[in-house]
Parts: sequence; structure tokens; C-alpha cells
Amino acid sequence: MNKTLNTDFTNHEKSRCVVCKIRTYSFCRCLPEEKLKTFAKISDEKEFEDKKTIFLQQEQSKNLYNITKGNVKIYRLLSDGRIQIIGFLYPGDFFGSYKKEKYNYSAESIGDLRLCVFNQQSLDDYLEENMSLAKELLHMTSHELTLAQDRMMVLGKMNASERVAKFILNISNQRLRIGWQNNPISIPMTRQDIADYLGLTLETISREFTKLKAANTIKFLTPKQIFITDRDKLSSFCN
Amino acid sequence: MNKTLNTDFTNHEKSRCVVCKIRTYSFCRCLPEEKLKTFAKISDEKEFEDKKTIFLQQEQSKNLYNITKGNVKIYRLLSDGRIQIIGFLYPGDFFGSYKKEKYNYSAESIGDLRLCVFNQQSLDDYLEENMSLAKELLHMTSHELTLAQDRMMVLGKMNASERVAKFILNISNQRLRIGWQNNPISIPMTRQDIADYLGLTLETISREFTKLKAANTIKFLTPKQIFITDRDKLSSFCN
DNA sequence: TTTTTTATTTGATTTGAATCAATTTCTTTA
DNA sequence: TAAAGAAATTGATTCAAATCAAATAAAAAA
Repeated sequence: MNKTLNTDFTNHEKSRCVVCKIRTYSFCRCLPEEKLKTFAKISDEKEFEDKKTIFLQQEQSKNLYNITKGNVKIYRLLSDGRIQIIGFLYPGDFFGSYKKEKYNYSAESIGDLRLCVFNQQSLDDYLEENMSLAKELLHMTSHELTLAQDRMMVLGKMNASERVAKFILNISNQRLRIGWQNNPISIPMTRQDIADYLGLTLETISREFTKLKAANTIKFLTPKQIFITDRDKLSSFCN
Repeated sequence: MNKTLNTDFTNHEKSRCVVCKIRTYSFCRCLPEEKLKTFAKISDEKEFEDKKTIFLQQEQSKNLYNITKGNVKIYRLLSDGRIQIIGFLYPGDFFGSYKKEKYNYSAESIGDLRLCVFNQQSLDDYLEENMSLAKELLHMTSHELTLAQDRMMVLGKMNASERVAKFILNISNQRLRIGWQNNPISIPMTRQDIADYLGLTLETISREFTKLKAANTIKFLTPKQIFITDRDKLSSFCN
């Protein structure tokens, strides 16, 4: 099961936020170091194993979550069981809700996961006194909206090979952004997950991967390790 | 062409914001009346005729816009001319950008349009002193994100009849929300626009409308006036 | 290790929506 | 009011991706 960590920093000189390795990529990056000690107190750390539900779509929202380690998939279900994966989230990304409402998607861990959990009310109170944090949240939410609009283009107008090529390039760019190796890239999610994310079937995903291999643009080191052989050619498959 | 309006309220007791009819549905609703006079000064009004470009995707962003009358479509283009309409916007909706970057979509008027134009810097300065406005923008942007995620489900997993049925119901609900008649509903956009919004072709849109008519769920008073005959049955076509 | 289970790939066939092609209906303007 | 132009509908055909069906490969358990 999942557990709340017992890392008590209260008697230490430094809060866990001060030593946090992903702070540069997270919304809390806007806070000066002297504010971090009090900021750390409004959140808890929590860990999840692979495939654990963090919350479900219909639940009353209580928290905003920030990923410090691992991956999350957020998804929506239709009543007949059809699934659409809204997004794959990585360290530095936040999800959940900062206002009282129902969650508008479900969230599940992919692999081992570590989160900062913010109570909505505490965060809102903190926001009230820290305009920079409010603006940072606004800017990051606005950036999320841009990404969502980009995905409308993918889902509405792109064909299967364009979707898959763009998916690989997007992941590679995301890795670069948070300072990880961007080639080869490890793909934490299954083919079914990729399919549910791109609005295709797992068979189509597999076929498109095969086509990209045949065109000498990518190689599979393992089924979950993609090496991009020809980035320009891969780019030419989309857009 | 479009024109900047010459409605000079500076010598009047009341600003145009005080008498604004759509304020209840707009982000400025969070401001108390006494603040409206100064708030009105950080924006200008501007009018556009049908099919006028407000800005293009690649341009350096300068403004945030708020619709006070009429409709806007925001869209993205691929290099080969494929178009995806990101959204249809109505009175009370805002669009553009509140931070310096390129616009991430193009915006065009549908029918006669009236906008409040906010300079980014002026708005940002105003925000700095008004946490309520910053929070309202955050909440509305977050709501936009929810709508965008809803559209991912539509574009990724729903079939043609589900998309069209949901589109009609969504418009009807939007009309209700801003206090307009929600049946019959006037559809300001063309079939081609609906197609580019739903990721379908105009022929498919037309065929689906015909099917919905045949199933006695809707009627067309004119090609742009839909009367919902059986809302429950129409709902049963989607989700 | 071997066995079992799960994930992925490949093949054959079907199908929903796109495309191509008229036709009809609406709207505009002469 | 008629003519021209634009928008919308309907029909025939094609095609990309889904579905159905094995086969193969990888990972987990015995």
C-alpha cells in the first residue's frame, strides 16, 4: 500500500524543500530560500507503489499534488469503460485541484512514486500572502492549457504515424527539460497506455513503431528503451 | 476594418465596467464596484466585424482580450494547412495571453464582436495589487483546462454521432450559463467550423445532423437554428 | 532453471469516416 | 424578383485504423 513518510524535519535546520532536487522544475521554484522552511510545513510527503490509485474522478477534491519522483497518469473514463489518458506527468508537474470541486480526472502511479501533498485550504491561505506563488501557479496552469491545446491538434487532425512520432519527440524534449538523458529514452508506460493517450489502439502503436524502425529513425534497446537514430527524419514524420 | 471605440468615460461618474452587462460571467466579476473605475482605465474597447483576424499564432503576444459581445474562434494550423479549432468563445470568455510569449493559437471573430483589450504589463501591475483578480484568473484558467481535458476525451475516444450530440448539448448548456435562451439555439459557426472543431469533415457533420433529425431528437428551424425536441434522447447519444 | 503469465508484434478482415462528386438549399446582390 | 454565389445535403467509393485472431517475446512466479 501507500504510506505517509515519517521524515520529520521540524527540528532540523533545513526543510526538505531546501534540499529538494526537482524544485527548479516545480511551482515552488518562485519562493526565496528563507520562505521554504515555513512552506515545507503546509505539505506532506507520500509514497506510492506501481499502479496505485491516488484519487478517482468522482471524488470530492481535497489536495493538490506535486511529483518529486516517478510518473503519474491522469485519465478519464466513459460510462462504457472507454478510457482517455489526459496526460503522463513527471517530476516537477502538479495535479489534483486547488479549489473545492470534484476531481476532473483519475490519477494513478506508474512505477514508484513520491509526492508532496498540499491541503487545498492551507495552500490557499499561503497563496493569499504570496503573490509570487499565485502567479507561478497561474503561469504553470496556463502552460498546461497550452499543452492541452496542442493535444487537441494531435487528437483531432493528426494521423497515426504523426501521433506516434510526435509522442516520442515530446518525451525526449521533456527529459531534456528536466535535465535527464534524452536519448535513449526509457518509456515507463505500456503500449496500451500510449494507445489510450494518443486515441489509437495498441496494435496500431506497435505497427507504427515497426514502421519507424524500418525507416531507420528509431531503435528499441528493450521494448521500453527507445534510441532515436535520426531525429530530423523522425521530426519530418509529424507536423 | 476594426476600430477602437471612442467611448470616453473619464469625465463621467461611472466607468463602462459598472454598466457592463456581462461582468457577472467575466473574470472582472471578483472586483468590488469601487475598484471598477480604476480597473476600467487599464483596458480599451475594440470592435471587429465578421471574419476579422484578432491575432495570429506566430505573433509576439501583447494583450489579453475579454469578450463583451459576439463570438470568437481560436484555432491552430499545421504547416500543410490542416486546421484544428481549439474553441469557440462567447461573452465573458477571455483569450490571448497574460505573459510575454508567442500566442499559441490564432483568433478570429464570428459575427460582430466587441472586446475589452488589456495590455499585458498594465494587467500584470494591476494583478500585483489585487490578489482576488489573480485568483479569479487562476480559477478561470483552471476551468479552461478542465474543458480542454474534456475535449481530449471527445477527440480521442468518441465517434461521430457522440461528438455531434455532445456539441449541441454543450452549446445549449453554455447559453443557459450566460442566461440566454437555450432552446432553440442559434449556431453562429458554419458546418466547416463545427467539423474543424470536432475533428470531422463537414459532410460527416451534415450526415450526423440528418441522423439526429431522423431520430426525432432535434429540428432545424433554419440551418443555423437548432431546436432540441428530445433532450434526454439526445443525451443518450453521447457518454 | 522451467513454467506461467503478461506484454508485444504481426496477419487477415471489417468498418466508420474521409474523399470525391453532384445536387439542393439558402443567402446575397444586382 | 431573378440571378449568382455560397453553404449545406446526399450519394458512391476509398482508405486508414479498428477489430478479430494468432504467434512471439518478455517478465514474473514456481
